[in-house]
Amino acid sequence: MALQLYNSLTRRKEEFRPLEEGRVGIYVCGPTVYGHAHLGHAKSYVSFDVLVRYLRYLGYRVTYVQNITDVGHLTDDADEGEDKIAKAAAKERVHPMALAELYTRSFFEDMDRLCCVRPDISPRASGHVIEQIELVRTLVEKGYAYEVNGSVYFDVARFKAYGKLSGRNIEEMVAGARIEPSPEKRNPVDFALWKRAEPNHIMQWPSPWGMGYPGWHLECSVMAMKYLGRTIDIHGGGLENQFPHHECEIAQSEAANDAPFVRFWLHNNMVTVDGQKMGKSLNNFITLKQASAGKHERLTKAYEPLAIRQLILQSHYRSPLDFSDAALHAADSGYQRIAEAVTGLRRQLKVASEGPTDQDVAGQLDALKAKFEEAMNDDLNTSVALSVLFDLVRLTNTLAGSATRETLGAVDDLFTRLGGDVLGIVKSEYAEAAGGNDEAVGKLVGILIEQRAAARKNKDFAAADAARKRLDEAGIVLEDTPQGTQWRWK
RNA sequence: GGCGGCGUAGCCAAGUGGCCUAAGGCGACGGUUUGCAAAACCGUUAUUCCCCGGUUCGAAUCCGGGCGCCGCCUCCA
Repeated sequence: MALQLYNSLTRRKEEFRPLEEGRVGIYVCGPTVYGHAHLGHAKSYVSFDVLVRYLRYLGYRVTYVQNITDVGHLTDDADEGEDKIAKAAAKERVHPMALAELYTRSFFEDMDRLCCVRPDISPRASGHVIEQIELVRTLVEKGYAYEVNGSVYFDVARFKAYGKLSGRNIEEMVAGARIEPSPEKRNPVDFALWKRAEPNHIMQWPSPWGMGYPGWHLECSVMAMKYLGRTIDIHGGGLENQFPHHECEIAQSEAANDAPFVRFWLHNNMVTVDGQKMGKSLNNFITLKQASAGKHERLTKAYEPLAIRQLILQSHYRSPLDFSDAALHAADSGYQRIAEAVTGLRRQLKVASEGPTDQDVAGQLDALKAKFEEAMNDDLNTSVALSVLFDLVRLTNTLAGSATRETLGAVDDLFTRLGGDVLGIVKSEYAEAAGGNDEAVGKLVGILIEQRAAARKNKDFAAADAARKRLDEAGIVLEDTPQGTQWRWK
């Protein structure tokens, strides 16, 4: 079975075929950089990271574009609100671009830790103002937009397909509107393409309509078409952006180009924390930096970024995901189980003797690979794909000590391809004695292990157990294995 | 008020008409192993999928009603 993806536009799973044979262009709505990335960002970007990785695994040449919003995203209704970045910058008394730069770096750092592959292109909205003005000009010329007092609005009534993605119609929206219609708009559902800037507004550019700045929806249309063409294969983003953001993108792009904007719309579901929507006012807003430092009152410990990735991959990208300390803890244990199996496998691989690959194992590996691909082909069922990794863990842990280098190598290869290349949960290298790559500590623990070994040899188990207990109190766990005593941080 | 989604074991979660007397992970319990542990392995842990009706030879899966939870409709990944 070929790859099937759920297309929000048609509301069903469809076989994915790119416009151009062998190549895929994918655009994912990136962050507005006015704060550190949080668990919601993690779910969205890990989900699309796996999509990109899997497409590459399937042999596609993928161009992955993910924007950085550093201007134009308003805090409020698309007409009256302040620019989020300008607001945060004023509060911290720094230049808006300095603030954007700070959080852009923070974002990349957090995504790297989650093992998300970097996008091929990370375009900034502020670097594409010229193109945005061009698009607005085109829309005005074609009669889809109108200017009022230096601001330009999209005339939604002119675009008949408006609402096709989110399943809404204009009349209902007008009737149910909770916001005060702007006096400048012809229609309450019209949205801003270009906003007039007051003189004290820092981020502003000259345009045919005077000094101003671009509306938020515009940047994605412009950058997607600039780097991927007028019709792109896949556009991804969070479900909450389906309306109005993506609906507006479609309207602008298709009105300007007279061509379909996106073939496959993919939306990931939302994150809750302890069953509630994550929000700053609810005190359940958790950033990735807080999670990996364990510094949040909802968390009992520091969690490795990959434990967060594991939790995300355990559920489906279109299902909501509830973060809780218990859920993270469980995911962390599962993640460690995989890591330990791979570490042990590689340790064994170094000393194994050569010989033919065990055909029974090879057969099992083929079956697991097929099961994995079948799951991923079904709209990226990472939950089942991850279960294949656990099957592989069990297989690894039951391999006889006599397994050949070739057999072990074949298992390691599958771990690397499925767990590493596609899911991004298996590392290419693990620090020796997990987390203990501090040489001095390693040597000291080594000395204590030797002394304990001597005690054990003399059947002085009281001394041996005391040594183990004291190390345990210091946060170091000793494990006696057939390959000798191993240690790791608790 | 309008639109949409969800409700599966102690917890997380896949499955969406027969392969389900329901994956996988965490946890718990029993066993093997170990000087004792740890880890690992083996086994047990939902005859049942929120409730009530209906359709069907057959439903966790489809339909109707109810209850509960969540999201979008204003910025949010």
